[in-house]
Amino acid sequence: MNKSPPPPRSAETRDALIASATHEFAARGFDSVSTREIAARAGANQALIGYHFGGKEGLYLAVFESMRVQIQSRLDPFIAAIELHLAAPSNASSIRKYRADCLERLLRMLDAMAALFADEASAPWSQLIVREQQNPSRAFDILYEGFMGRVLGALTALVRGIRPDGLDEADAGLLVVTCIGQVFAFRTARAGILRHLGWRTIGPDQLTAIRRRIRSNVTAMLLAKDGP
Amino acid sequence: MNKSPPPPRSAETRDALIASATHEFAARGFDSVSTREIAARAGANQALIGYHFGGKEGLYLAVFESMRVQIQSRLDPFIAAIELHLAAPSNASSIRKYRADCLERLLRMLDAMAALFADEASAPWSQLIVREQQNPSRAFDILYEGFMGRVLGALTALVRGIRPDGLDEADAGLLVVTCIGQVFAFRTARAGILRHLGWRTIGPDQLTAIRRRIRSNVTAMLLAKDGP
DNA sequence: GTCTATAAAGTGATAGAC
DNA sequence: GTCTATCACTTTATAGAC
Repeated sequence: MNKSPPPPRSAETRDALIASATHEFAARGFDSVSTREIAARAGANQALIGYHFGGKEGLYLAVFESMRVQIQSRLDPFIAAIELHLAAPSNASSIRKYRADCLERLLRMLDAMAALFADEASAPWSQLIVREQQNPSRAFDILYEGFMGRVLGALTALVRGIRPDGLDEADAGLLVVTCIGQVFAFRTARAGILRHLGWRTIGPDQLTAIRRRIRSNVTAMLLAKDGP
Repeated sequence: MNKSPPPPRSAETRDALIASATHEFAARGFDSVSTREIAARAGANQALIGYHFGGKEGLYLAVFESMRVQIQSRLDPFIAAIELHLAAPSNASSIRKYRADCLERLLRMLDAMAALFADEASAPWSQLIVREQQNPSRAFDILYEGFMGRVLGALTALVRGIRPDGLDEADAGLLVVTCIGQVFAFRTARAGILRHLGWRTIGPDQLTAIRRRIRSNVTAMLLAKDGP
């Protein structure tokens, strides 16, 4: 005789709960979602949230931890390349070439961010990032220490590489956040932007237009000689 | 003999409930706040929310309606001046002067927005605007039709005035939202930005630095001749 | 208009059977 | 591991006294 039939799988349940919670928390926020809804969407039992994650809050943190792992693995090669490039500027044949190179790396990173924040397809992650910035909890630390800080640091270093004139650390940081802000807006102000532009959604065509505009903006911002 | 002492005032209670709800909804979101908390902070009774607004949702809409009235009254003179200026470009002594004038008006508007979104003092309104863009409800229509649409329209017209070269309506719209996005970020990505810049808060000094940076950026973006 | 009291439905957590 | 059942609590809305 064989043992009793109840299906004893653990990892699958955990993953299903995290996937379900990612979607729900992103779309509606922590308090607006009940553990019953999350369990139902995952095809699991409500009591399993307690068993696997210790409770609703534990599940919330698990969602961010899972997200951090995935984003970090995609981002690490990019950041490592930038850090390497900055560490060895001697590779460039000339200063002029080096600066153009820094700029192109910055633009590529913003292209990638546009895919994350503007594109409808990757909504959950960007929504979670936005929500967590509005009401930072322990989950925000996971994001910042996981990848956000390193990205900001790398981009700031690139900006200083592009603008060797007197651009202090603080202003370089501001330049970076205003660059990213342009991309970020397509997530945080999406409703207003779609309405203003008469778009129904942000699909491939719209994403291309956004990227062209941001490339143009950022290039102008960085190559401008500002001053009084 | 006089009548019974219970204080029969209505407008004060209404206003106190709206003020309390504005603060709470902005800080924590619709679902995370209970009607009891709102009433307590207003020094009113929980049942009065039903009496005055028909329920929690009615109070939420009343918050946005109150906000629309206040923002609109502050904004209307600015927008009217812009529309007038655009309608009568003959005032300008030269095309060059006219364009510089448009740019300055745009920059002033962004300055005002920086005060709204960056400055900690005016947090509730900007928080409500952000939250409502994440999950648009009927309240978003109040905002968009109340002032957001007109502001975006006026700024887009200004941008086209600054750039008489072939800049189509769609790209002018994108230019505007990327300008505003730079300001908006200081609310929507505040947690990450403060951490990156090593700021504790956004006070007068920080606001000045932000405005200088954005003026510089936007000027470069708009005066650049882009394109291959 | 404002109050108290409460109804009706929901919440997260958990004990205990299997 | 997964389930059912339930506890203890909170939620919004509302009936009815004043």
